[in-house]
Amino acid sequence: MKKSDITREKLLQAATRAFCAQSYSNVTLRMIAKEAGVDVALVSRYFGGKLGLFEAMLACVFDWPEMAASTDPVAVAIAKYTQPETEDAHMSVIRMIVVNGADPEVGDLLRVRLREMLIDPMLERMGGAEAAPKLAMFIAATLGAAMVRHTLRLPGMTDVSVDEYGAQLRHMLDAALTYEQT
Amino acid sequence: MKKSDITREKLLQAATRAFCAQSYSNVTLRMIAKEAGVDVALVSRYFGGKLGLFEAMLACVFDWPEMAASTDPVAVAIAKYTQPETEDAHMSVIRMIVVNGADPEVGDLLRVRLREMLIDPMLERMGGAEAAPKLAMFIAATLGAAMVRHTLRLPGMTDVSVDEYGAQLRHMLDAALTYEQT
DNA sequence: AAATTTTGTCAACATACGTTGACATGAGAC
DNA sequence: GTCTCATGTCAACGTATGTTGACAAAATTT
Repeated sequence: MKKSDITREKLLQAATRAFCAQSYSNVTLRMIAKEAGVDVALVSRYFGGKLGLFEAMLACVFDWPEMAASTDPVAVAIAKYTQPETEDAHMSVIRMIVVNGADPEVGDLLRVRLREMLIDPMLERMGGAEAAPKLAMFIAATLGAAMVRHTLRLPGMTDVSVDEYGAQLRHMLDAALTYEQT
Repeated sequence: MKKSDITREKLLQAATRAFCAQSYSNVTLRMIAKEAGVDVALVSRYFGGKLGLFEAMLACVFDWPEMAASTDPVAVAIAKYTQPETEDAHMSVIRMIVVNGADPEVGDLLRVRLREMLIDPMLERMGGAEAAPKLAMFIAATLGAAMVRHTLRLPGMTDVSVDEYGAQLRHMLDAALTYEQT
């Protein structure tokens, strides 16, 4: 492994942490570089600029083979999202999607990559006419719960154990998956 | 009505539109002033600065007496959120909450005001030990659905009529309200 | 050992932001 | 009409951002 690849990796990991916590516009390259212990100018050298770093981070985060390849991707998601040990990691990705999806500078890019790398493969595997609304509602529940628990921090969902939160989430997800279009 | 009140009002409305579309950090005072047809400097004069304008906008948006005073506020919310004519207005508020709740500069302020003006009064009216988790899940569903439909724009929830979207939302909300803590 | 490529450092740039203060313009009171 | 206060306009400020290019240091090759 070349030395430049190490710096690239350090930058990518710092960028992932940063973009999962705050939106693209709120994150500065100097913040990322500082946390990575690397000079700011190297971002432009190795990733071609801020946008390139963001895109590299997207490709890294959305690369989730076990999800895209599963015949029942929703079950995989349920397993991951309601597992105490992996909660934080997956929820921070959710946060990243929500926060940056609303950012005018990278929103479109995020939507395109999200569909290409996760949504469309999942829909293909699930099959059936009801797949799209079910998956949409599934994601809505996952997303909303994550926002309420981690960002809004409302009573009843924040001041609760991970297990209880998992039960709440499951309840919503079951409802999403039993939906029948009228 | 004094002339300065008119300018104040124009600024407040432009700010509401802006902060409902993008986060605090992404919105610039020059954007708001331009849309209001007013000089930038007047923001600092009349609201004491950007943060003051944001706070005034919060107080305006969260002032929702019929919601806070109802004995069954959730029913009020369901009625509002699934009503085609009022969908956009209410959903833009949802968007504002999500987007700015994740902003490090105004997130805490937003959380405090949200609880003071909406959540806590609703919980008091609802009563019962199960009120908090039920309301939290209710909001999670509302929030998640709005994000998926308007921000992420996923197939199955975006390419669908307002009525069908209302049906999906209702289905999730019913699930949220029937939750029984273990 | 010398030459060459890779990798890192530093200073500067153009730009955009929020904020401030001085000044001009308007309307209402005496 | 004149004075006074409210209202609006404008230019400038300090600061922070992303990006660039020149240069130094280190590693690799010849």
